[in-house]
Amino acid sequence: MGRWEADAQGRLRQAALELFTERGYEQTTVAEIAERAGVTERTFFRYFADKREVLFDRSNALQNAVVSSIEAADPPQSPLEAVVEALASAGELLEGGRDSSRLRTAAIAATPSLQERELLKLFTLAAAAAEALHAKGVPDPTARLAAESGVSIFRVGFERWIADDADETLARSIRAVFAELKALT
Amino acid sequence: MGRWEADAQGRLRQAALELFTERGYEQTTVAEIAERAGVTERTFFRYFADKREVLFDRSNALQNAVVSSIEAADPPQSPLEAVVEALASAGELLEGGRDSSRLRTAAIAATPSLQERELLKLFTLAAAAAEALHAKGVPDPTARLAAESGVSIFRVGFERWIADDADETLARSIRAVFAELKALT
DNA sequence: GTCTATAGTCCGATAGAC
DNA sequence: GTCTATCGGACTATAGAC
Repeated sequence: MGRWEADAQGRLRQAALELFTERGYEQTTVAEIAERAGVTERTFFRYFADKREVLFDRSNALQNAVVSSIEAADPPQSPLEAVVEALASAGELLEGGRDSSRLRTAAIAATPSLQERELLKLFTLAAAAAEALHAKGVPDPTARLAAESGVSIFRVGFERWIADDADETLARSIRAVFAELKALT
Repeated sequence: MGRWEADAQGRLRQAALELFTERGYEQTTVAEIAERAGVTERTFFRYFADKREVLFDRSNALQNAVVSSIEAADPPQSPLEAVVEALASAGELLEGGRDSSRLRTAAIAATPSLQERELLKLFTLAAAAAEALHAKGVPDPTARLAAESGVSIFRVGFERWIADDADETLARSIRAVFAELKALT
């Protein structure tokens, strides 16, 4: 549309992931990201509240999908099953992007301040899932612990999916971790 | 001893907690904390890696106590029981400081960047607990999920202890949440 | 102990779409 | 004219380098 190239936000996201991969998060300045995306530093901060957020702005979509899925779930399931199933199906949002998920995960693993942001996003996701369970009549602290356990299972399943060579899907990895856990307890 | 007042680190911790309570974390500069503690800004960064860390440097002691406790635990317990028991007994390090725990918790709850740091500390604690379980023969992902569930229980128990008016101990709050959960599942 | 780079904020200006 | 996206420059505090 007109004077500027479209999708400045998407270009910033892409430029950031490339630069973080090439030279590391801390060795990359916001000015460099903006330059590669063809905008100014000021524009970067219009789209992202801070430098870290450029890697995390999709978490909100994931959270919305999880909450909707829990709300729509059939009651007979256990709370933990409902959360795990919601995470597995919402994870489809990430399918297809396994390569960029790998780059993103590598950048986060290498940088403590990015780990912090990731944990906050996952904690917020767990809190939203707990709230959705609560609205369906699951009492506290069961709702919270089911939500946090579900997110732990998601995290382990995600790591395995990333590490896996074969064409395993994220949803199947998550369900496999859950099944493994049930078998052991 | 001698030329300087003793325990500059403790004075910095105390000054920071006071200032964060009085005017909020973001409205407090490191220079102001250092001034109230009677040292220079430079000295602050000698003791704490960054501004946030002034509220978190005791987490390491807690982590060490938890790991030791898991290592010493009797094998017949379930992994989750071992983790919960380790957290409940290590929590004695925090008993007695319920008032400052309240101030600290309020500051963290009001400030996203402090929440991030807290989550990283708890995640690191969970990873260390998982490693200790692993060393005792508990396989992954059971060890990790037991550790993360235990930390979730700790968190809920800690919140209740903080909110409680009566003279409940932290250890008892944690065990109560665990018992409540077992009864419900 | 000083000096400097970078993150992040604030106010305002400008260019185009409608 | 209004609305939205971009840009410019000055400014403070954190944090690390020298």
